[in-house]
Amino acid sequence: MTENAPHRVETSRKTIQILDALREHGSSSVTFIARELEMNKSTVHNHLSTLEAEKFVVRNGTDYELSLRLLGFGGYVQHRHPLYQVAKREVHRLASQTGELANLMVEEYGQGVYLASEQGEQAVDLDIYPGLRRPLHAIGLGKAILAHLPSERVDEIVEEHGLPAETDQTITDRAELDAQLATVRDRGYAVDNEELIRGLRCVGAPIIAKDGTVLGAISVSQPVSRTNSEHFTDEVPDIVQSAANVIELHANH
Amino acid sequence: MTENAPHRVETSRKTIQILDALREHGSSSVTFIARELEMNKSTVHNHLSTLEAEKFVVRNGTDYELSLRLLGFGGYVQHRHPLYQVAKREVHRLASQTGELANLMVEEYGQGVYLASEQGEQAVDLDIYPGLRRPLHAIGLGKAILAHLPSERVDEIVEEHGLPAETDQTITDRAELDAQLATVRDRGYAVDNEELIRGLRCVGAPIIAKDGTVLGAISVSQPVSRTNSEHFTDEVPDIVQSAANVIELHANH
DNA sequence: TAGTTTGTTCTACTCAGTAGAACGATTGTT
DNA sequence: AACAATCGTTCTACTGAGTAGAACAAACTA
Repeated sequence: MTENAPHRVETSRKTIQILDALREHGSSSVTFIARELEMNKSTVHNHLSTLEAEKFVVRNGTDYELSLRLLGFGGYVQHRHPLYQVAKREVHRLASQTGELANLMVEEYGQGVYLASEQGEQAVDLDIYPGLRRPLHAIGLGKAILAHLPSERVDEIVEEHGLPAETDQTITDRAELDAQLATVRDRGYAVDNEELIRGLRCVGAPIIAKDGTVLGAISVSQPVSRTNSEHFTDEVPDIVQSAANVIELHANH
Repeated sequence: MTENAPHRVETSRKTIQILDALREHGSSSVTFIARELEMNKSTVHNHLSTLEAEKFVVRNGTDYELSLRLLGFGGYVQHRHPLYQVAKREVHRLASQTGELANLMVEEYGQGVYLASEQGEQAVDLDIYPGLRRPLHAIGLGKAILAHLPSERVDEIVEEHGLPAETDQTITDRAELDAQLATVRDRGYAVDNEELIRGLRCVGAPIIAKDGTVLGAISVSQPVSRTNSEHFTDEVPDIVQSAANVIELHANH
């Protein structure tokens, strides 16, 4: 707390670390978290009983887990997000129209954050939920967003997060990424061929405000087995793009 | 920190108060929160910059607001909730089958917490979102749950939260509540006639585990204007109850 | 331009968070 | 059954960190 990291509350930071650990490991005991975070047992105990009194965590016998109170915060943030409000219905429609998995994403802190996720009748069952963060370069949604961010911002993001390989199809080369982003700008949508998850393909379209800034992206994800017809290469991009256009109209009043 | 409220971390509690204030008031400034919570300006500033560094809040110029990181926690809690996992699809189906608003609720800390909320094609647009808390006695969902809680637990809940009137139709009398809960147990579902919101009626059915404990409830809400036909009095309760039964089957493996 | 009100920085004080040892309670082992 | 090990919890003392208040600069108002 001397020079260049001024005025931070170390105690609150510890509480947040504990919440993070509970999220990462699920239901956990005092001792487990203490070992995990290299804190003293009594310290962790004090924090956890505070969190319990504040109803942020709930105990099951000897273990603690995150409570529904956090869902309240999350639901609130989602509910009042301006893009979610205008895009919610389109995500829903996209899922039921295609029968597949429809997602809505925005960028925050250089990462892609799912704002909504809706499964159609035959949709794959992925572990995607609102608030989940994924690297932008490895998904169709993310590339749709990156393609319309200012290039300095893309530089910053790549510098901060790199281009880690999620599968053997992930783009890991900066030049290759730039080339693909140019293609995305040309044809208006992005494609992701098993770049995040093996066996999964996505088509994502950017949602752009009238001043040219990108608000987010919307996508359809389907298993490779259902992407061989021309339905995937022709119709799906059209459907996704028109959903994006409808959202753009709503967003611009 | 002397006798009977031992080992609480006061500093973390302050951070939580600030998060609560941001949720209650939306985007707020340092001075506003300091006044609101009767804290010193510099204290609030320290906490907020810590929260910003931890990405729990985001600043818009001079104001701070809750960030999408909290959505991550909320989405995680929802996603891993055992009832949500088995009930999600039924809520979805209920919404599209009836075209109305379908909700899923559980009890926590004596309050009703929405776990899922899905709008059908013609559904009313209420400010309901996952994590929102509502008094159990004033809604169909809540009465369906209360009817199957142990009576001592109902006593506790009424004692802690009372029976506040949300509209002029809300049950405010304990004997009246007990009578209605008996009816709910008899016929298997609960009805709410504008008891939370004027103009809105709900039908809620309890979801009961094989050991008899109530896991939650599922409901359909519609505007009074669409509840005059016998469709509402006959079919809707059947549909809701069968959705509850399907969930019970999934919940019991 | 003068007067407010904002967010932020700084400093000193003291209170509260922390570590570590010790306590029962519980579990698993021999 | 008695033991050892590990759990959560309580206690105490120390000191480091959170807090309040004054002072700062920047933005806005009249």
